[in-house]
Order: sequence, then C-alpha cells, then structure tokens
Amino acid sequence: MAGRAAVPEVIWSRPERTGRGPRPAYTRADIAAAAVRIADAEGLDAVTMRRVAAELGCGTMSLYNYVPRKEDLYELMMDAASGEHELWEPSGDWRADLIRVAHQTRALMHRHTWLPRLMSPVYGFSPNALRYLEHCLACLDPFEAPYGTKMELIAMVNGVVTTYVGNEIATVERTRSLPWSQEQENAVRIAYLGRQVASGAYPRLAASFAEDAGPIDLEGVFERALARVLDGFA
Amino acid sequence: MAGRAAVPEVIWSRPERTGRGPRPAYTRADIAAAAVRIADAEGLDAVTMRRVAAELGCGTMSLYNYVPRKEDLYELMMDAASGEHELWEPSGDWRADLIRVAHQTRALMHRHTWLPRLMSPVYGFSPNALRYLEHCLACLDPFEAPYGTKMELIAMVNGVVTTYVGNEIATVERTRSLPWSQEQENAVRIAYLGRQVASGAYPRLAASFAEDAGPIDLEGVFERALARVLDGFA
DNA sequence: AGCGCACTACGTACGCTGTACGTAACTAGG
DNA sequence: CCTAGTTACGTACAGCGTACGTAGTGCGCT
Repeated sequence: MAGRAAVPEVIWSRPERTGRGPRPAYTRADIAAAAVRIADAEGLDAVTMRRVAAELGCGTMSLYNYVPRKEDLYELMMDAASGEHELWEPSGDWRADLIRVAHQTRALMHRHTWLPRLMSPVYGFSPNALRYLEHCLACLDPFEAPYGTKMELIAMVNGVVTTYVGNEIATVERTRSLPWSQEQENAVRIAYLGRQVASGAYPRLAASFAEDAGPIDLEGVFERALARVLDGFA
Repeated sequence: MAGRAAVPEVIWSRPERTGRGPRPAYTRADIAAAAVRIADAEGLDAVTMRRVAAELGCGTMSLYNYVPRKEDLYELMMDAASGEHELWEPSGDWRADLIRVAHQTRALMHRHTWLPRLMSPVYGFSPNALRYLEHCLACLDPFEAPYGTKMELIAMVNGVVTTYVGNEIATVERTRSLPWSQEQENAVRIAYLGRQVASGAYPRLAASFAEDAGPIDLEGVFERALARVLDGFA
C-alpha cells in the first residue's frame, strides 16, 4: 500500500523531503526548471510527463513521486515564473509602482509565452505568488483604501495584463506547430473578414475598417488600457 | 484524392453545402447544439469527437466531413453561444447599454460555464460574433471617439467580464470531476493559506485576512469592476 | 439518359496522452 | 538490526485526435 492520497492536497503543503527512504534525485526547482525550459522552447503542449522526465533523465513514472498530478507540474511552473518577478522598495507613488509591476509582468509573459494560458486563481497560493501579492500590497501602502479594495485593484491590473498580453501572444503563437505560416493564416482570415464586411451587413464594422488603421501599436494599446484601469480607481 | 486542404481555412469561408453528393445528414447548427448540450451537462472536457458523434448518432469519422479539426468544433460552439446574445435598439445612453451588454454576457457565461475557457480573439470572426460586435458599436454611436477607441473599450469590457466570470466559475467548477467536494478542497487550501499567513512572512496579506471579510459578494465585485472600467474611459 | 466525379459515411489503425499498479532497491527511525 | 516508508521505474490501459482507405450516393454535364 503506497498510500496515495484520496483527499485533496496542495503540493506546497506536503514537505519536499520526509527523511525516510533514499535521497530524491531531483528537487522541485529542478523539475520546474526542466518544464519551463521545454515550454519556452517548444510550447506548453510539449510539456508532457514523459517529455519532462526525459529532460530530467529519469523514467516517466518516477516523476509521479514528486508531482502527484500533471496539474501540480503546472503549479511548479507557475511558481518558478512568479519567482522571476523583481521586487523593489516601494517608491511611495502607488500608481507608478503598479505600472512598473504591470510592465514587468508583461515582460515576464513575453519571456514565457505559456504564462497567460496557465494564469488562474488556482495557482495563486504558491510561495512566490504570495510573495508577489505581498509586494503589490506594499506598493499600495500609500493608497488609502480598505484591503478589499486594494485586492480588487490588484486583481484588475493582473487580469487586464493577462488578457492583453494573452491576446498579443495568441495571434502570434497559434500557428507555431501548424503547417502554414502566420502570414498565410492572417491573409485568409482578413480576406474572409473583408468579404463579410463588404456585404454591408455590418456598417459600423466597415467604417471601423475604413478608418485609417495603420499598423497596430500593441505597446500603446497596452499602455492606454492600463492607464484607464488605474484612472477608474482614482 | 479527397482533396483535404493543405492551406489554412476558416470554417465560415467554406460553404455548408456544395450541392454535389448525398445530402448531409446534419447541419452545422445540429452539430453545434449537440456539442453545447454535452459541454453544458458534462463539462468542456467531455466534448470529444467521439462523444459528439455519438450524441448526433453517427460514426466518429463522419464528423470530420463537417468539421475538419476539433478547433473548428469549438468555433461552432462559440458561434452558437454568441447567437444567444439578445440585441436591442440602443437607448442613446452608451454607458447604460454597455453595462446591459456586460450583464447579459455574464448571464450567458453562467449558462454555459465553458465559455470563458474558450474565449479567444481567434473566435471573433464567426457570423454571430460579428453581429454582436456590430451591436456593441451601435451602442457606442453616442460615444464621441474614433472607432479605434471604441474597439478598445469593447475589448476591455469583454476582457474584464471574461476574466471575472471565469474566476467566479473556475473556483466552483474545478472540482466537478474530482473525487472530493468543493468544500473539502477549499478547506485544505484555506488551512494551508492560513498557516503561511500566520508565519509572519506576509504582514499585509495577514492584515487583509484579518480585515472583517464576511462572505464575498461576487455580484458586487463584478459591478464595481465594470463601473471602474467605464469610468476610466470617461 | 446516363456517365463520372465530388461528396457523404464510417471502420480500422496509429501515435500520443495521463496515470494505475506492481516490483525491486534503499535508508532512516524504533 | 529490523522494518516501514520511500524512491525508482517498467508495463499496461483507456481514451484522445485524426490519417487513410473503401463503399455508396446523387448532382451536373454531356
């Protein structure tokens, strides 16, 4: 009887090492790093139990000693990513600090493009996630409001950043493993969209397309969205 | 040579029926309805090609005549859901209209809890999605701004609604197919979180927990988030 | 009218996934 | 020292998306 748990477990609540038995060959950090390396290089879908085990150099099922379910592997990845947040001494200007946080998160997501897809409140309890949250709260010390409001503000900023960067990435990333290029896909979609719009059924949409346009400034869109969210709280 | 496409295709750009050959047994609407029925009743993960085919009463591979890839099945589902949006004559008060849109979207997502998970700009080109977008633009006719700004506003509102309702649902939905209950899972997580917070490493987080709390008013959180976003644009 | 071809239908099969289970080796605590 | 709890990992299974081949069907063209 190997005693596999029939009760929910947060991976962080079980000790990494109990003392009994042979010394484990890898640490959680090793495993997280391997998974992150794969996801960065080959996309999130390449992160399989077999692939991660191979990357570590052990048998597939050995991984299950460290990580009871695949979801927990994701949790390790998210924690490792959270750990990359640089934390600083708050400046006293909470608005500026929060903008800095958002930009850092955006950069982090561009470095690890699988992050938006995994982002979920479920992973908000890992050690590094808590540290990050505490840091956000520290930045908000000068913001006079109950903690409930501060939490709502942080959630809103994180949500908007995730949504926007997720969209930035999705349109680029989607065709990674497909047999055609990004440009081909876009061309087909735009051609179709043009046909629909030209049908006259969507006059305002047509007007919107006619309006200049020019290349979309992703950075600008992000910046404006962020500013509006912060304005909404002031 | 069955001529399977080696070039990207939006499913909407190929005709539902060409005229040649036997009359297809099902319409796209039939297929979408079957998939939606399954997803509503058993969750999105139960929507497999085999399961949908069985629901329709045909062989698995027959489905591929209608839907070249599983992703296109999702696209049909999203379009069917978009079609449930009720469209009305804009009132002239764009803020009120947008709030009404947001509430309707929220209700839609609570009716089809798989919606937030599938929400992606990729599915923004379906007929019903375009109709919905046109309606949002119509609501914004009284809002004096270039179309680019209107689009950013709509994207922001949709993004916030998706994020918030997604979170509302995720915490409830996650344990659907797990061997333990929602309450058990929450208890374990909260116990763990309490232990972490009590360690003293996260003073502000601890203060936040201490601060009254009371049961969280999800409706209120949603309402406030929405109001703040709209304020940010005014 | 009738030929031919594009289309529908669908069974079989392949490679991949997460992971349950059993076994052998190992080591710290009583 | 013994033994119970670990680690390590090979094998196996159910389920996934879907490539491919074949048989049957009926529209469009000659």
